[in-house]
Amino acid sequence: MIGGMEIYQLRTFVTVAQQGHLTQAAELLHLSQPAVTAQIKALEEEFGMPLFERYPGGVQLTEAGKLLLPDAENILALGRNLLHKAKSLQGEPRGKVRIGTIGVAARLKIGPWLALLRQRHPLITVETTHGVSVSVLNEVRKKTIDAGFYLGRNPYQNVNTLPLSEVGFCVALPPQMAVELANADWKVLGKAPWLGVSQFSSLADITQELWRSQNIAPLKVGEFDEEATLLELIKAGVGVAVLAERTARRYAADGSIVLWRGGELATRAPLQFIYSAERENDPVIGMLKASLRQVWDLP
Amino acid sequence: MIGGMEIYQLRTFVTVAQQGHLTQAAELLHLSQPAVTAQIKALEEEFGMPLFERYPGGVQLTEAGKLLLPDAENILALGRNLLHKAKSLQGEPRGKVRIGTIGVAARLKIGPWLALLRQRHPLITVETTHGVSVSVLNEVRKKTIDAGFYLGRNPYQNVNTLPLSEVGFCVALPPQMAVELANADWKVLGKAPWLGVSQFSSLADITQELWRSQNIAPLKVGEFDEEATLLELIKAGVGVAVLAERTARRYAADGSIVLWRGGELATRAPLQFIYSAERENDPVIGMLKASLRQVWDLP
DNA sequence: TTCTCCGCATCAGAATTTGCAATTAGCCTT
DNA sequence: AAGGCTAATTGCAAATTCTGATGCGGAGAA
Repeated sequence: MIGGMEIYQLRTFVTVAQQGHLTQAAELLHLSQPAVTAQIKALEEEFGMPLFERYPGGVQLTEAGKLLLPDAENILALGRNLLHKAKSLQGEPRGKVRIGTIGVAARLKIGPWLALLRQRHPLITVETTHGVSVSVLNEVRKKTIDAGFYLGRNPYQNVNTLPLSEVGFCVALPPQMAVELANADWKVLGKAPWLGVSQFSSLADITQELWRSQNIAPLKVGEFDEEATLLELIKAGVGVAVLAERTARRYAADGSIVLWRGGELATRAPLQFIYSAERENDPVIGMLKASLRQVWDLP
Repeated sequence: MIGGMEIYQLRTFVTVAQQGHLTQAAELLHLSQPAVTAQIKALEEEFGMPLFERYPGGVQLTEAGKLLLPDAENILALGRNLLHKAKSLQGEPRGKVRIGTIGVAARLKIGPWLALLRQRHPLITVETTHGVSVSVLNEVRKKTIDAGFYLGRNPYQNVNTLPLSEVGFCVALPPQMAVELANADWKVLGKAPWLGVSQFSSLADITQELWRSQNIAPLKVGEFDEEATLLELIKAGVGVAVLAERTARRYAADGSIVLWRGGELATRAPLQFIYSAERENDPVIGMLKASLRQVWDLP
């Protein structure tokens, strides 16, 4: 006997209100007229007041009915909205995606990317693991992550890539060495003390390849894995090192370090998005790539 | 099989979401656990996607569930709101009230009054009939209207009154007669030509009584029932007449008419709210009086 | 007036839905 | 391996909702 107000009753209420006839409302709702009568009656009992005045020839809203009708309509609208939202979510890809990140998050445009991803694919959840290029590569190969970022060239055959941008690298000198090295050639530069880079840092491969290509094998002063640490050691005059162009120029501006040949690029490396080659046609990977292309303004 | 989404299902959805357990939700809802399972299942089928992930030890919202939950909560909130509004309307007096109005609507403060009435008693509908004091009195006595406004004193024994304000009346003179009559006494004034007032106008009784009390019986020039007509005739120099103070002063300001003795009140009459004495204790009448008192700033 | 039509209310029975108790199944902890 | 926790399933009982038939009352037409 004690049954709460339900949506189907509100729908009947609204339909009767706009038709002015129980019979016509019943037809519209694919119901029998007694069913409509009963639903209206139930609502009137629930509300403790009549919603319609019965006239021969139809019904008409009471003042109370007029006041309550808009609320009922709102509920119905919200209900339709909810169902519509559910329907639009039906086709959406869903699942958890693990992404390996490296270096400075801002350089990966990871904020805008995830925002766009969330907006376009609300059912996808992203989990990030921070590391360095090598570890990201390994995890992509082992499939413990779905994709990631990589700084360097041609990582591996069974890993596909989407190049995002080129990062330039400069050689940074301590102010004390500026006079003798600022415009030196590679041969001279090779004789100076260099700050070694841990193999776990993105810079390791870059530096290694640079040395090999210039055919030098400098003296290594320790091994470090943080760009910030390198920076401090350069400032302190311990040795020279390779830095990302953006970082280098920022600190060169106030004179705390000096750039070799005024900041001429020593080498470049592509920043790439990498994923297992087997998943080239995976819709989730396609989704990730599409939104990355948009964020990075790629074709 | 094809059953629409219903409020009780949404309530279960929300409860399960905030409890994290079907069992606990069932307890809160005074339902059995299978019932909750079935309702969630029905919703998931309706939405075409799972709302919860089942874990040993409880359930957790899926991403889709998280997105749809706020909408469900909104619907429930609106539903509660609707029921609450209905409950607050339950005790409200309802019905149609017929009110007789007279003269200028603004002078009765009818706008503010009906606005207040509508705000405080939303189920009351008001119907107004415009007329003159005498007809309003008759209709109140015949009970074809529930109450009305009356300009004058002590209308009738079986009619109760609520005095609202005093309206003052001036004698208005044509500019041509100003020199000889502006400060004349009643005796001289009684010799001037007066504009007669139709017995259906509020001014009729007022004028009649004024003449009687001053013991004069002037020459009547026609009989008119609109204040606006009187005004034109005064301007045209046809005769003198009694006008409501506010009207008189407004037109005296630009010199188109002149006020006897600078606007000294010739007489006053109460503006009253009248209703059948038998309904003194009728709650509807009490309601009307209460809101009138508030609008007119009466005790 | 009398008749007919139209629309709502009522009722009994049928169909559907909802709910419950008992049980099963899966996972975790001990 | 056993016990405890939670959700899913199943069969059956209860409640509800729906329908078709019927009754009632007012409005309009003959």
